[in-house]
Amino acid sequence: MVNSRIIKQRESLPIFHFRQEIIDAIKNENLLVIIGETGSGKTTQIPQYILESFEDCRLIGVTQPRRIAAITVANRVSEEHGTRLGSEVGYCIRFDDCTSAKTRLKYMTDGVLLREATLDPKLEHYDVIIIDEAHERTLETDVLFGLLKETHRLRPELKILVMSATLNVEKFSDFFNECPIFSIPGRTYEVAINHHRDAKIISLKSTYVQRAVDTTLYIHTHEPPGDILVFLTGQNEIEKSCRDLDNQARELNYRRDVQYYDEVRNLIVFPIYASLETMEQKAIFEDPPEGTRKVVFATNIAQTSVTIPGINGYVKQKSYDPSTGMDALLVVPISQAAATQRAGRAGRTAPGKAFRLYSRESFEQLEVDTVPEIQRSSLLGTVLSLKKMGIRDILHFEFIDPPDPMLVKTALKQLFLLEAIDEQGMLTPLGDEMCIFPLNPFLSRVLIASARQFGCSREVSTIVAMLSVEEIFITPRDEERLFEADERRKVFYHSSGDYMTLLQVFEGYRDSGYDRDWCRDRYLNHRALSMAKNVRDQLRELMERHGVSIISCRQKDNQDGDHRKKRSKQTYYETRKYDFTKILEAFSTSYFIHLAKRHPHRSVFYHYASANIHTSEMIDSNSSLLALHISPLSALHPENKIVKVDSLDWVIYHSILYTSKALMKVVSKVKLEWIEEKLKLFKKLETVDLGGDDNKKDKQEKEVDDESVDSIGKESNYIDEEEMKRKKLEAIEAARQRALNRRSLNPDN
DNA sequence: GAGCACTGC
Repeated sequence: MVNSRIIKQRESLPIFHFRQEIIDAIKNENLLVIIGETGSGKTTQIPQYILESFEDCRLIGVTQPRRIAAITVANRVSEEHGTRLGSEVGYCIRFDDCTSAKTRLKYMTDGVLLREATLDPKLEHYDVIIIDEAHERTLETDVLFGLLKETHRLRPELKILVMSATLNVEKFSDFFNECPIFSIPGRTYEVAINHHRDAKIISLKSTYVQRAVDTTLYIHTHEPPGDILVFLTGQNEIEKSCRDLDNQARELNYRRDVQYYDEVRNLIVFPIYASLETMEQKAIFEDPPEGTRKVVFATNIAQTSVTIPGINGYVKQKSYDPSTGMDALLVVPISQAAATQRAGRAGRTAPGKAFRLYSRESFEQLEVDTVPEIQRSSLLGTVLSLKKMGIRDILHFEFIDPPDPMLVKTALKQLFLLEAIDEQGMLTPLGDEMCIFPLNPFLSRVLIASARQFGCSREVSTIVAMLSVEEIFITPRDEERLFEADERRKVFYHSSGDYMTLLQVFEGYRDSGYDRDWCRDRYLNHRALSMAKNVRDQLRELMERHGVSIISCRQKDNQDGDHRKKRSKQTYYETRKYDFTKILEAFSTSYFIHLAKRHPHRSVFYHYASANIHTSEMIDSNSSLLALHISPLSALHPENKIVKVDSLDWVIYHSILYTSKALMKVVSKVKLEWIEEKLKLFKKLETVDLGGDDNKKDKQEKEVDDESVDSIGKESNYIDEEEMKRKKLEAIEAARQRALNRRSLNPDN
């Protein structure tokens, strides 16, 4: 069944020369690190070698950071293995389990294995676990490392392989009891790297978009044929660069301006970023006409996820990478490792060149490695999972790179506020139930409350699904369509705010028969909505299976036919009568943590008690660090005139987006009386020990922070507009600095 | 009053 062509292909891979050595190493060692460059064939071949030479091996699990990788690799391997996908070789990702009782080799996302480990920490079904692409250091892989070390103690016979592309793998080996490292020589092409003569990375901040375009044009006019890939940080920059380059390239006189005008006669520019329509994403894979140079402006998506064929010649290298703090998305310099990886994209199919917009000196000053995700994420869900697995002392859990204890403590405190853990830090029955759902714990809590207390879990499961997917509303780039999108969106706005708005969007989508064109006409992201439908279905299935009842708060007096007729009116959607108070009360059970109060005379809001929940002083003094604004996409934004600003006293928000100011995304009007009781939990926080260290240090840090705090109570603070503006900027900068500082914290000190 | 990199259960 396996034809000779496939056998030849497999034998021509560089890794094939080491087949027997690899098999021997795996036979002899139960902990092993394997290092091999992308393209060495380790992901597809090593699991097959094991399958072929360990006959009594029941099941091999191989993790990948991305869904698409798990699917494509499993496809490839099942073909090489000569079996149907899903029989002996299969894959398992969320919403798509393509395995069977026969499956012996299972590719999966690291998140899937992590969830399996939550239910069975010993991973009894498996004889071999392979953590692939370990160098990417996703949050999930890092947690798996800690768990697997424990599993190794419980089940020393389980074979654990860590596969990585980085040269810096001693860390993995050291972590796993100084286990041996097996190195596979790679096959990549030479990449010549050009640095800018003197540009400091720090000085690029404001000008790098312009410089990127200039450099691209220079390369186009001075270098031989070959495509160009440019790394930028976001959608805005990419769209602007595309426009600018396109305009400038139009003015070129090829015979006069372009050195290789015989071979380079035209230029075609593409953007690529994740939120781009799938069709537009595909465009970059097409071959350009003869003599046309292809330029792609990309986000990080091109660094790891997408290999663009034909980008084999000339690559320009960009200098910034976004990185998240707790809530904020920050633009920060990339690490040396990431810069090298980016440059490596130029050598995938032929020799290439990389142009860095910064000097060699600047390169050497960059952080050597990217800070692992676990040290710059909210650990709320992670800590809940670990608690569920019975790990009590989270602060001393064996992480390969321990997160800042502050992150762990914050997570514990939030879990206490959500009533998922008790005063001793033990998982409560409610916390145990929250683990049923693959959701952020805030949303799990809301979903359970909507079923148990408020009788609206049918609607809440829909809203929760909508909140679990990417941005629903599309914002076009050109002004005319932007205006149109703003207008179309208004149909969905609900006077109580955005949770209800999201429900109305989904119901419209459902009524359309889940129609793609319906979405396009209304500037709604079809990919996001269809994902939301998937998530909603999965949630309801889990609810049914675990006895969480699905109850609707829809009032029955309204017949479907009635509001169909009113479709053209702006008020159409609000004719559906829900007892939406119930829905908002359900959301308040978690989001009282994100309660904000409006300034008495302005349309800005202040955290009541969210960002700094490690002290409750701010509740008493009614003060906060940051002025919060309502996002322009929100139904409650003053310009939308859905609701009068002075009728908004208290709101809850879903998340904060830091731009030039702090924006609240997904905002809803609430009544304080729904929340007052819950606020007492903040008081209680002060008296409990959840397993964190002493709070002394935090208190000191807090006092320093508080010097820039505004107090809502003191009217005089708001008189000087300039002063306000300055303080606002300072507060944003302070939040930014705190997030940046976490990057360099050494938890051992 | 003007927008968020990328994953994943």
